[in-house]
Amino acid sequence: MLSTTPRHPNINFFEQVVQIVKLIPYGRVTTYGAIANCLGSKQSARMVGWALNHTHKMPEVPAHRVVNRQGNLTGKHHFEHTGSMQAQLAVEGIVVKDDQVQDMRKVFWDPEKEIIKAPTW
DNA sequence: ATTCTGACGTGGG
DNA sequence: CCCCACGCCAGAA
Repeated sequence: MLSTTPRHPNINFFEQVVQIVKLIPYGRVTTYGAIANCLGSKQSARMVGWALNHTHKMPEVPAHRVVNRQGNLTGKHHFEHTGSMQAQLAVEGIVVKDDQVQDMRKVFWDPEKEIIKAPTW
């Protein structure tokens, strides 16, 4: 098989990212890497960002609760108004200083630990 | 077809 | 602390 093999589109990946993000509790945040890791593609954190970029028209997807490993609001420029990401987090009681979530240790929600994976059958 | 750029993360110097 | 290379892979140029 050559590299041009038409692998089936990763609609699945996208859907799974959406699923997880929708599960992030109010007032908590998670990271791109944590989500990727939860999906079994630990090194595909960038793809998580790619997926989130396609959720702009999905109000049910709290994309503002996804930050990078350091708690940095790296995706803020992709929201309607600059600062809106921080604003939404603030509403939930998450403190952001210098585009960085404070107390990551406390507000971090790890999908791997919280999600009970369904049996494979 | 090839190159480059990301809403990333890890590892090495 | 800073800088860089790599792996990941979709899209744009």
